[in-house]
Amino acid sequence: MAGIEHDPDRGVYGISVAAELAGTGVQNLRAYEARGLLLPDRSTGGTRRYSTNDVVMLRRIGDLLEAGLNLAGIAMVIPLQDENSRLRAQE
DNA sequence: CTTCTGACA
DNA sequence: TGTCAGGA
Repeated sequence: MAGIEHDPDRGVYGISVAAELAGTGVQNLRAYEARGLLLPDRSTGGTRRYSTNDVVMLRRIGDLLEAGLNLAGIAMVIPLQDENSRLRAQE
């Protein structure tokens, strides 16, 4: 398996390549950030740096969008899923 | 690359 | 409402 499965962060991408990996446009990635779905790191010049973890997040966002959720719903579901998996992995 | 604005399904 | 396109 090569790619993004897990492993916290391995690569950092610009918004264009991140959009390609997410299967959408760069404008949508900024819209997701504006809605608080993710918070990519910013380089010194102010450009977004998307970690592999962020790319995984983008894939999950696309999945939830296909499921019929809107961005507001996704903004609530993402933290809950994250917390749930964290609590489950805790024991 | 960034932001904002407008239009469309 | 989310996506896309153009302009500054």
